[in-house]
Amino acid sequence: MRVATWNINSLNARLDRLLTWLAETGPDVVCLQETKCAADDAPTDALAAAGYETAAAGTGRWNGVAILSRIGLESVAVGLDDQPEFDDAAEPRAIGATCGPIRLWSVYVPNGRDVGHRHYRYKLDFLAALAATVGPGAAGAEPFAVLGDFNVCPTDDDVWDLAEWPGTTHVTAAERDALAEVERAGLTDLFPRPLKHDWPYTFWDYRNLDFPKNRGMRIDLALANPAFEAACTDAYVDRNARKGKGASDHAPVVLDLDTTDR
DNA sequence: ATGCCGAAGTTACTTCGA
Repeated sequence: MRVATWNINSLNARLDRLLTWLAETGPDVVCLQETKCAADDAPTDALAAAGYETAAAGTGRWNGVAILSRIGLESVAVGLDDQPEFDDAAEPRAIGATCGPIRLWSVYVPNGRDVGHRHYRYKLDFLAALAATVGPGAAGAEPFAVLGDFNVCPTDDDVWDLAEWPGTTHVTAAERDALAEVERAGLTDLFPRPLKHDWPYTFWDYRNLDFPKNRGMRIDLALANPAFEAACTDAYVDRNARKGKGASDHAPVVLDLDTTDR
């Protein structure tokens, strides 16, 4: 089976591209982030026509997460245990579901904005809540993974030029420690292969020719428990989906699994 | 070639993203 995660930067604005990509790539399950639409405005009919059920959480303007599946979509959970709020609102940044033999979370970790900003504290608190929420699933015998836009570069190699990010978010020790705490729940970062160049970046800013110049960051991750990792036969970043007019600024991460013994 | 930012709500401009 094939699983993917993609920060799509508006589900409705990207719908035609998504449908084309689904037909070409054939994932069984897709975790989406930054859907930027209310749950009621999700294009569920068009996705159903393409063979996918949709579970979505969103409020309309920013954020928003969803899971698409053509192999079943059950036990949907919205939000983390004790998820922190921002401006007194519980933002739609996490949704979980069981799809066939696997359980997944699609997460959109807060950006953080600037070190010391209250959004940065919110980001660290969100990652702590994520670690606590996924602990039982990570420790279970069934394949389990947390996929999404973590807004953290796990290592210095995961940003095209660290010197371009002096004292900024995404690369601080505190953020990496908070990400490591999620992994300490029993999850491994499934490192994907790039389709071109030497590093699997997943995000390139729209500005400054960053994509053609390959000035990217690896911030979209798939964290898997041992059963999921054992089933994984391939992982790659589909940078082709970042090309052309009307692309998201993120590329999908695609994972292939062999679950025939389950 | 992959090409100089894009989306959405608050419909002219602001806010957000990383």
